[in-house]
Amino acid sequence: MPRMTPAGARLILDHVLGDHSVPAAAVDKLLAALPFPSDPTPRLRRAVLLRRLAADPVSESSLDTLQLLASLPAPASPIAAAHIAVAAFIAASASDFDAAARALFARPDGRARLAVDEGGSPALASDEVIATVDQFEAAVGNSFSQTVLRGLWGDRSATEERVRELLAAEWAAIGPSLLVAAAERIVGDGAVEKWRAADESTRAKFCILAGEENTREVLGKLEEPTSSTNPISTPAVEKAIDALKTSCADLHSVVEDPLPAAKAVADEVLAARLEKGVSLNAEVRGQPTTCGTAGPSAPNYKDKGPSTGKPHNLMDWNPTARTFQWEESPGPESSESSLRRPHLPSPRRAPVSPLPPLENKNRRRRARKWCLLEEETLRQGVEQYGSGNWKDILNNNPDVFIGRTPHSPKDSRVSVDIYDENGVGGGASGVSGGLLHPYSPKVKLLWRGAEFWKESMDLLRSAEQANRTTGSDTTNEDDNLIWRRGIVRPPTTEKAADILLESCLESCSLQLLDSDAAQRLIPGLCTPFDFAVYMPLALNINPKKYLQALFSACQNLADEASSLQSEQKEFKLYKQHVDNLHHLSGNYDSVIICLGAKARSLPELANKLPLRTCRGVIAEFQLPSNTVEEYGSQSPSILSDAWLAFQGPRTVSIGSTWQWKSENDSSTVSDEESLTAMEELLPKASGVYPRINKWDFVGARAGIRAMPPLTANGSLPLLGCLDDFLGKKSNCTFWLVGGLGARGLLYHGLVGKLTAKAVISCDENIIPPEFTCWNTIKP
DNA sequence: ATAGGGTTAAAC
DNA sequence: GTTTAACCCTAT
Repeated sequence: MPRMTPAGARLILDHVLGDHSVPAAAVDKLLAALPFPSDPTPRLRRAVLLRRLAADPVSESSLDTLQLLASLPAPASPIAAAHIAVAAFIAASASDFDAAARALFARPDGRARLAVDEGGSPALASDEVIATVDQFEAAVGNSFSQTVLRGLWGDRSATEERVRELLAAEWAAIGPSLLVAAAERIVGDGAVEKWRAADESTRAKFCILAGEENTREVLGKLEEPTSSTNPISTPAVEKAIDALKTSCADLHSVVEDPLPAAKAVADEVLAARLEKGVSLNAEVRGQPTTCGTAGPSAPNYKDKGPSTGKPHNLMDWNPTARTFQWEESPGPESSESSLRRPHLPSPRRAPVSPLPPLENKNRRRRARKWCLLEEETLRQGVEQYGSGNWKDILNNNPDVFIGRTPHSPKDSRVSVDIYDENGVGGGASGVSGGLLHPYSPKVKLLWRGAEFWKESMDLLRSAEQANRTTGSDTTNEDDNLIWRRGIVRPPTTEKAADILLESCLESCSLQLLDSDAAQRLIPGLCTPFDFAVYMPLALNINPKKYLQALFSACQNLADEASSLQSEQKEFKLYKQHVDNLHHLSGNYDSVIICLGAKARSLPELANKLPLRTCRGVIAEFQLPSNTVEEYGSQSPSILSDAWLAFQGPRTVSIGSTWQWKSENDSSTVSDEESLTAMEELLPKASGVYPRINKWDFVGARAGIRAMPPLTANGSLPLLGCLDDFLGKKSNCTFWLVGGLGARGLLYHGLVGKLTAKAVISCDENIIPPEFTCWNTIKP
């Protein structure tokens, strides 16, 4: 039996695999029977990828398939959504989120990031996709972000749905096969010209392909002198297509028995011409001998068509071909066999490059409540970037605003129930932009977007004012004003406030002042809405002196202990460089890591701690020498929007600015940076202490602080034992004291005491879980 | 691109 | 049944 030529196989595969209705089982058999072409057509490539994707929609390898698909010309538009969904699912469902997310999304080599970035496929990229990639990257080591991302992307069936949507769009846009395109040329518009130009053997093949009826029609027009100006009637073309469908159905029957040589060669010749894009008639005319190779198998049709009465199809002249049942097990509709047979898609119904038919317009995203962290970060963002710059705020907090669009903050409306029907002190009715909720049974105000913070603050103040002036102290404030939800709330929860208070009591260097005491002590103090005043002793101390003091303290403690007990105690201060934790493990029972932002420089901890770095600039001011009036003798410091740490009666340090993700750990500050810092700090400082304008700026310095994640309990330091975290490898137990952020002065006493107790008793549970929960592996 | 008005429908 | 995030449309 003559063998199938590669070009013939190429044409058949192009046609059959690109037909979505041909089932996978049949395709498998066809692929097994035919040699796969070394130069598959774009349609064939696409079809193979689509079938591979359909068989395995959500996996590592489907990610490859999607990326390959994106590299083909004109991928369907849902591909970006499908690609990011698969990549995100892989990370979100991985047992080791950090490793998976890093491999996929981290700069510069993350697999999905590469595909989506500058050098990757434009079809896979969009602002939303980039945002998601950034979110995953930022979520490494951040359990909050991971939880949100798992909820958003961890659903396999939803991911599969995205892939199915892509498949549907791709199949709809795949366009006609080469065979169909050829058929269209033979019986479609301009057919008459082609037939006229064709030589005899070519025309014979046209007769076969077009079928008897169409042949008669085309030939009839050929004979009319004016026929060339009249297009072939549409019904005629439709009939031709129908005839071709029948023929192609038979063509599909080559599954087990390769197509006979005659047919193959005929197709091959035809395809070769079409493939080159060269005018069919010109080439065929130029090479009549090539057509001759098909001669033996081609019946000697006359121009008038075959002599048999029934319409011809390819089966008629190939007795060796066998039909093949596509469906192994007939389905319910199998009685309608013609529907289930492979059919030729009409080129008219499947245009080559249509717009994707179903854009996921109607799919609403799952509603997710704004959590405290998002609200707090949004509030900070408004401070930092200004209200309205939602895009900046979102883009700079990818680990917090997950699945939010730049519209969402402005769309987020906050309701406040005012139980007092008259409004609260007139403040409520005076608020602009309020809307009446259609369902509301009582007075209700809704705010949204930009002005919420200011307005809600004003409202709260006026409510308090009203309360004070009317002297209605006896009434419960909560009866008048209930904040159901919103940004206006204590900066930390009650629990966190307790911890803070405890911290202050533990830290001998701190002292909290109440509002009245502060006003008495601080000349010109404007009472802010909430503030704390503390007296730091350790601030601004030269690090070398600090270490010296620490050493002396240890010495004193040792001496004291030795004199009280018979046993001799020894304390030693080593100053040495440590490359990694392993370095220390042999010599100690326990090691407490207190490296601040530098904790990340340890290889064992790099990228594992949920810390965000933030550069801060601190400015120092002094009273001019000619100023007589000094700051109060007790020099209380002020903790407010900015903090003012007074160092005696004539010197103050003011901090701090917030430059997130800064890599600049230099303590020196350029003139430009200090100017910017001043513009940021002075308004805040003068907000509580207007007299600051009488002080002179004398210099600025900066540092990197390591900020812990903001939790429902506020920003709490990261404490606890690292054994589980590191995977215990030695007898030495490592402990962490980190993430104190700017509140080190508040927390150091408490966290030092707690950690010391825990280390000595080898019991992490001595430390409150609020401090250690960052370390627990969440399911 | 954001604001501002309003509606829809999911979640509670 | 209410509440509220998401969505829609239009003006600037």
